[in-house]
Amino acid sequence: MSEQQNENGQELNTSDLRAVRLKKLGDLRASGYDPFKKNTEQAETAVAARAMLPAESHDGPEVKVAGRLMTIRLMGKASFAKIQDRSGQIQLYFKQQEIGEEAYNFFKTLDMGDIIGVEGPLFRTKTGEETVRVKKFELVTKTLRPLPEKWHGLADQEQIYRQRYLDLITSEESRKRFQMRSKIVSCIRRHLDEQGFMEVETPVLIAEAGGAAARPFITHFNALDCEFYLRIALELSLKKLLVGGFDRVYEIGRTFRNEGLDRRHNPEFTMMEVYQAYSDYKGMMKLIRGIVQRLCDEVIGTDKITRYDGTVIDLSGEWRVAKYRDLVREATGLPNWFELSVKEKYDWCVANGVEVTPKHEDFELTNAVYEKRVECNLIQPTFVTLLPAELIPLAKRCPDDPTTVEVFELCINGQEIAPAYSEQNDPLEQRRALEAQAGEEKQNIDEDFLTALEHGMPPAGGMGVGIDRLVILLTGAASIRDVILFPSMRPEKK
RNA sequence: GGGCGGCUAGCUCAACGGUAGAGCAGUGGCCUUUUAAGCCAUUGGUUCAGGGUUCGAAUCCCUGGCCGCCUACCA
Repeated sequence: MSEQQNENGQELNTSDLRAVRLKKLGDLRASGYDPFKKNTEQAETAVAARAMLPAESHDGPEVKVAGRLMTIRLMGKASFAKIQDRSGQIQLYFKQQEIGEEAYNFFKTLDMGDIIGVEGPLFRTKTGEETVRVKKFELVTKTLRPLPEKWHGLADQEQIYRQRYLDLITSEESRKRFQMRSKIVSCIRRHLDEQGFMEVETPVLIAEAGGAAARPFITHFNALDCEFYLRIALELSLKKLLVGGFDRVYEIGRTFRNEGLDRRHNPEFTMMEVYQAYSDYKGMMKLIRGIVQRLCDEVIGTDKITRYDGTVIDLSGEWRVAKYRDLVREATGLPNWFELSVKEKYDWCVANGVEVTPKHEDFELTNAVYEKRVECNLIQPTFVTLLPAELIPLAKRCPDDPTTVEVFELCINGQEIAPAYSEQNDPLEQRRALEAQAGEEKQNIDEDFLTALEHGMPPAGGMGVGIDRLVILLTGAASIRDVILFPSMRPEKK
């Protein structure tokens, strides 16, 4: 018999998995059992319960566990099953003789994915696995849709992102990666809090999107009837707090840039910015190395990270410090790079496949070489220092070479992980730099920020850390989409 | 934005111009320590959508949609 009758007397198509489950749900309710009203006790997690059975013992104490049914192996009058909770999985043994015929028949109607609670004593099977000998169980949530195929799991990238919950249920690797992300962020908070930093929250919706060069998302503020922007950086607000006397502040928050999306970029991403008064970019070097190495120690368990492609990144010890200009000279093989004319630099770029346009200014040509030939090759941790002043208007100039600024960009894994500056606190110099950068684009200068600087901002080191990229690095993930639970996607069309 | 690839059963995938299939899941049986349990039987399809070529299209062509990879801008 392949067809049954449902409660309306209509034929039930047994290949319509949802219809079959709806029928089971209807039958349950008809018998007075509402599986969505039930709750159950989870006295211990699956993994904790397994640990309660001593290594050499055959029998152990009673446990109460709850979770989602992940495998069912029915063998006549006895069955094995596994449930999964936030900690992992534990095996269950259902035996008709022990729970009675009625309960056993009920167990046989359960579907993969159903959420149940069970209790009973632990024992060890003949293959050595910790198992609950179920004495009582209850269905607490009936599922109407099936899980993805149990062996291959979800393979469709789109479904992994759109229905992340299915990915989390079926992929331990994915589950672990997001648990890791959470631990990374809380460890960073702990580290900064212990050093007297104060976590703050500054506006996401702002009238001027400053602090970085990027296209913002635009929105409309109805009550004020004007255009607002989603922030592209945290910098300006946080520096105002330095002026206000909170001289060790940080924020971990979402930032939005209306740009493309690829393996390294999601339009909304999590940025941490830290500002420490009476410090400078060298202080930030110590701070970031301390954070990363503590993460290795407390969260990752190793300071040798194996990337998705097998490359090993060594985060231990002191990190290489290299001057921007030396790296460019090295990458071009031209010790006299900076003595070349604009035309000669341009020609070299064209000849060597670095994409540039004739509009590029001198420093932009050099920076194109840096971005295409240097940054992506810095796999091992490297502080790149002394960048050209034109690139970074918000940093202080180096006293012994005013064409450069007191900054570093920490590059690891071929990506910029954290830029840091000795923050510019001369309001007059700051205005000049911002106006120079704005140039003909007539970008709005943030006057509020300049006013704040005129009230006096203490000398400070500041740093931005791309949390997503840091998580990519530490978890060895291949893409930013693998460390963001719900990455930006085009809406599905109906 | 540009280039390449993908879209077939609930899931993972075959079939590449000639009757749309397998494994898992489901359904009905057998099975009291299994490990992707096993065995027997069985259900399940607008082959992404729309046009076209053809006696005949999942397959070839065109248009569109979505996704992935590479590439460009930003971190």
